[in-house]
Amino acid sequence: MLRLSKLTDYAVVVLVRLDTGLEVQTSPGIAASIGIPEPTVAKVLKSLSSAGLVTSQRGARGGYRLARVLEDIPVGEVIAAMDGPIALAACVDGSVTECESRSLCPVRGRWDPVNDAIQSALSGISLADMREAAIPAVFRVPHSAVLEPSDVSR
Amino acid sequence: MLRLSKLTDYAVVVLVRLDTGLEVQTSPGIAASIGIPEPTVAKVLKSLSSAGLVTSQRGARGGYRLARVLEDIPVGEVIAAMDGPIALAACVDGSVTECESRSLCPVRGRWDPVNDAIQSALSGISLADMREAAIPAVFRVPHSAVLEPSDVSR
DNA sequence: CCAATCAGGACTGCGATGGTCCGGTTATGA
DNA sequence: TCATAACCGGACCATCGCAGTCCTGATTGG
Repeated sequence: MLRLSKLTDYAVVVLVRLDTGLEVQTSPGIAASIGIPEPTVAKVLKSLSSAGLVTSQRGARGGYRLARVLEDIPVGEVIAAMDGPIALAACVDGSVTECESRSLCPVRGRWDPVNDAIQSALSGISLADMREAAIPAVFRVPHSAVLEPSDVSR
Repeated sequence: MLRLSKLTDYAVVVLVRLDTGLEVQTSPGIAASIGIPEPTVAKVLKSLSSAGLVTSQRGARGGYRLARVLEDIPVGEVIAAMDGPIALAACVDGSVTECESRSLCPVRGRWDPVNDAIQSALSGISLADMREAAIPAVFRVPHSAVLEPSDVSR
């Protein structure tokens, strides 16, 4: 079903969450505000950082900040940052070389047009678009709130 | 990396292979001609059959036949037949109900525009398009050939 | 100097996937 | 009528990647 990794899903949440007026936000703080365990959020942020989607500030009072505004971040780039380059492929087994029996693998290159189509589709949707698509406004809180032990209404 | 299941890849190969003038082709025959183990090919064909992409004829001299011409089979349909409905999703964990803490999951519905975009991208590419994209003509043999124990040139 | 924070790994458990096999059913043809 | 060829629909198991956690540095501010 074209599974999307959970981490990628988190990444979108984190990035949208980072889109506030605040200067920097710490990994634990973000984790608390969106209700995802801190180590996991940290992992996501590290990936996003090395992909250049967020900038980091080390040391005390450090944290993360969006490298660009959400409008300029296509969702494809987030997926690429988390799941590696976007490519529907099967031949990509273990060997970096090529399919063991290349002559028997008449698939090589066959998925290219499909990949291109998906690539361009994903380039046309920004995180800002995804932010709008969220359901209620429960999420668009400025900073605190959320993270109630009691289940919020519905 | 948006992994595509290997079975889906095989499915495309099998379907393209099925596009000959022959009436029906048997599962063992197809397996031999494309160099994929027979049980696996059988599995693929079963899925394709129940998805309505191929029709089957039981009994001796039975086999499989394309339900439509390749031009009328969008690749998205093949993926759906093998991997289930196309949907980038993460919330789809175990529970069929909904995310355990729906209030804390501000992602629900967020990926919808992305899914739609991918869906339409995949609808626009037919298997006939993918057949053209294959590399050499090694594959476009009429029936026999291929399946040499010795490695074919390169 | 100490505390807070990011960086970059290693490590582990679970689940999905790839692949195989088996008993049953249907149809052909001798 | 019977043997055979083929599909049907499961169950079954090993492997691999992913989610999630943790630990040890490096860096910065107070």
